[in-house]
Amino acid sequence: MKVSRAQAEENRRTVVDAAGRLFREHGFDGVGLNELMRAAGLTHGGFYKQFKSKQDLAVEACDSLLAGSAERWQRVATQAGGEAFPVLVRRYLSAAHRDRRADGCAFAALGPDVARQDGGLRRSFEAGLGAHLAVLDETMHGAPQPAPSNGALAALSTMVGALLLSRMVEDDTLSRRILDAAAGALLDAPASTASST
Amino acid sequence: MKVSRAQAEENRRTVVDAAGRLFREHGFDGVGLNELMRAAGLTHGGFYKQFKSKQDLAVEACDSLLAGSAERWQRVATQAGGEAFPVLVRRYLSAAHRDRRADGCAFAALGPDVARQDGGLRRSFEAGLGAHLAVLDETMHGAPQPAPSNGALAALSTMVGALLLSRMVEDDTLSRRILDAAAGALLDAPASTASST
DNA sequence: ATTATCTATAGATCTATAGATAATGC
DNA sequence: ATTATCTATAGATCTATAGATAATGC
Repeated sequence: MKVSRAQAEENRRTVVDAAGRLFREHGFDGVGLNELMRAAGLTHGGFYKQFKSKQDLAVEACDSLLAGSAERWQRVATQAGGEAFPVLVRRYLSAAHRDRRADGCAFAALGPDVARQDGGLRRSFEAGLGAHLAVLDETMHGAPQPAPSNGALAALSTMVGALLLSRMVEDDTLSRRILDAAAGALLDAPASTASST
Repeated sequence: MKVSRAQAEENRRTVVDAAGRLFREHGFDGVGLNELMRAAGLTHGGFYKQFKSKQDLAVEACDSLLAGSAERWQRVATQAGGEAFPVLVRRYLSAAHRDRRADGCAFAALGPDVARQDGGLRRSFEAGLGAHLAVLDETMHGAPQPAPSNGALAALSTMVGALLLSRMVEDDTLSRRILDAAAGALLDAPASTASST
């Protein structure tokens, strides 16, 4: 029944990763410890040897997933060079992202749930928000900014809101129109404050 | 124990209203039938004489609250005349709205939860979305539009996203900056497609 | 007589804990 | 000997139902 320390560490990471996906897909209250542990091939009894509480796992899972997401943004931005901003925006506002909820943006998937929580989880999301804004700002201004710019704050708001609304409706045509309209507003028109340089 | 038919009807409406507020504040899974009925001064046993299921109540509550919200938008817009769009935007992107979650925008409070549901609830939100977009479009174009314009879709995305993010973070300064940046993007810069007239 | 609401409870599920088990690691 | 995981379960909570109760409405 016991496994090696390395295997135990890997099991733990598997649980954290599965939690990040399952929480985004079903919400924090939509997944039980049973399902969480089974997703890692374990039983629920061992949970508290690895985590202090379900809440604790949620914080660790969101820390991990938000850091990974920001890194992925950075990598995409670096590869896209001067076209980084439109590339990031179109990737985010795509039907593929809309339909891949378990792997997608945690702000759009869990934002309201997080707003109801207190303490650790909100701090985790606040840090994650800062990291994503930093990438966005660098793509908009060509250089790192000391603090999130108005342009980046507004752009991310548009992106998150459009993704949320596009997932909310059943009509696929309307859903795609929401994504395209948001992309158009961000890319076809000059951004309000991004033109400062 | 029994009450008059008029009283019963009023009790039912009280439950529906309380549900609209409690669901927005705590999420669909964050409120039980017990709390829901107690909020109307009743006990949970009588619930199923009035509603087919909790899900059924959720649909009725959201239908009611979204219709009320769209009506309020329309009233504000009519009173504000030519300044309707900036008035609606500033009202929506205010710290007061951010802090009054139980009475505030259902898209920002329940959007992701709704995206996980199926059937009635999503149709309810889709209809509510249409009603809000219609008001927004009339303020942006000066006349009713046959279908939601790109400008209205993008503007509402920005508003909902900014409200969601502003509620997610703990830092009040950052929270207000998000709201202000979104308002600035919508009001200081020419909207991408609203300049068609 | 009808029925809106109440008390009581069934059955499921969820978080957390206790103690057993068996493989690792010294 | 230590410990990662397992089986089993306690205690709370949640949706839904059953049957009793007492006031309305004919």
